[in-house]
Amino acid sequence: MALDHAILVSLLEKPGSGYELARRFDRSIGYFWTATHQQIYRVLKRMEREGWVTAREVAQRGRPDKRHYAVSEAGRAALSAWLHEPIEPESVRHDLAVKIRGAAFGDRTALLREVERYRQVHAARLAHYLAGEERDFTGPGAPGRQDAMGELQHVVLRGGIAYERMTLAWLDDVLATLHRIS
Amino acid sequence: MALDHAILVSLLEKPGSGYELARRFDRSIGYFWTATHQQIYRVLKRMEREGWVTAREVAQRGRPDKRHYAVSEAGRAALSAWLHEPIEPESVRHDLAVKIRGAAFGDRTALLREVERYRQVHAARLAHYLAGEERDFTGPGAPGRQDAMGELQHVVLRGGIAYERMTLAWLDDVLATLHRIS
DNA sequence: ATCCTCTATGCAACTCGTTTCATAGGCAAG
DNA sequence: CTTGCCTATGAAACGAGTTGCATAGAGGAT
Repeated sequence: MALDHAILVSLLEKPGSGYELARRFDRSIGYFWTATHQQIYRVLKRMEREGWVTAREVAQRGRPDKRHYAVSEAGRAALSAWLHEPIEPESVRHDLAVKIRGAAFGDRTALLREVERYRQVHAARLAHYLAGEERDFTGPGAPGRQDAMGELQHVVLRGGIAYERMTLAWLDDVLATLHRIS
Repeated sequence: MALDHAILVSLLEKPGSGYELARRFDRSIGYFWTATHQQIYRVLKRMEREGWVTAREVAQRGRPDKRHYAVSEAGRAALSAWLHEPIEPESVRHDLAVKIRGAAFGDRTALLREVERYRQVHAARLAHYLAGEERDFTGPGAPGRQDAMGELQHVVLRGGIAYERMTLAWLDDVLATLHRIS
C-alpha cells in the first residue's frame, strides 16, 4: 500500500490540493504510480484523520474552494519508517506477454497490429520522457549536482527512459519473430 | 481482467489441475502474471460455469482427487476475441521509484541497503531466466524454427531477460547517484 | 511419536482500485 | 444559447486481489 507514501512524497516535493495531486498523477508521478482522483481524495481524508497531513481550506474567486494539504511531522516520520521496510516483490501483470503466448492458438495478424500500435505508444512515451529530461535536467535551469531532490527525480526519470528504450527494442524483436513464423 | 486469458493460454499450452496451474504461476507464467491459488480456483470455477473450460475428476491413490481442466471451443473463441481487443494501458506501480524520490526527505543510507538487496534479487532472476533459456531454447532439444508456440514462449522470455538486464544497469545508476549525493 | 512438507481444493473476510454518478460555477466555441 | 470542458470535491457500488483459515491423507525428518 504505497499510494499513501507516493502522495506523501509528492506533497513533500510540493504541497497542494487533491485535484492538483490528481493531475501530477497523470504526469510526473504517474510515470511510476497511477491513481485516480477518487483514490487520492479518499487517501487524503484518511491521512488527515491519522494526522499525517494537515489541510487548509482555500477560498477562490470564480472557482470552487479547495483544500490545500501539507505533510505533518507525523507524516514525515511515517514515510521515513516506510523507507526502512523491505520492498515486497512487485506483482507483475503484462497483458501483452499473455497475448503473445496466446497468439500460438489464435489470429497472429491481429496481434501484429496490436504490437505495432503498442510500439507507437511506447515511442511516444519515450519522446515525452526525453522532452521532460531536456526541459528539467539539462541546460542552465538544471538543478545543481548537490540538489538531492533533483538528482533523485532525474535518476527515476532515467529509469523510465531506459525502460522505454528496452521495451522498443524488445517489441522489434517480437515483430521480427511474428514475421518469421508466419 | 486478463487472468482468465492467462489461465486459458496456460491450459492450451498444457491442460492440468488448478494446483498444477498455481505452480506454473510460480514459474514460467508467473514471470509476467502473478496469481495465488485462491484466484485460480475461483476463476476456474467461473470459467467452467461459462463453458470456457471443461473439468474431469481424476481419482488418485495416496493423494487427494484432482479436477483436470481443458479449454473448450468456447474458451478458444473467447481467447481469440480477446486477442482482437486493444490492450488497455497497464497501470504502473514501482515501489522502488517512490522510495527513491522519498529518499530526498529521509534516510538515504537505508535506501542504499534496500537498493543493494533489490539488485541481488534481480541478478538472481536474470540468472534464473538465462538458465531457463539455456535449458529450453538452445541445444539439440530446442524447438524448431517453425514451432510457433516455442518461438513465442522464447520471445517472451527474451523480454524478461532484457527487462532484468535493463533493471540491473539502472540500479547501478541509482547506486552511483546515491553515492554521489552523500 | 511428533512435526513438517507436499498434494489438492475451497470458504470467508478484507483491502485496494475502478467506475459511475452528482454537484456547481466559469469560460470558450459553435 | 447550448453544448462541452475545466476546476474542485465527494458518495456509492462494484470488481479484483490478498490473507487467513480449514480439511485431509501420504511421506519424510527428528
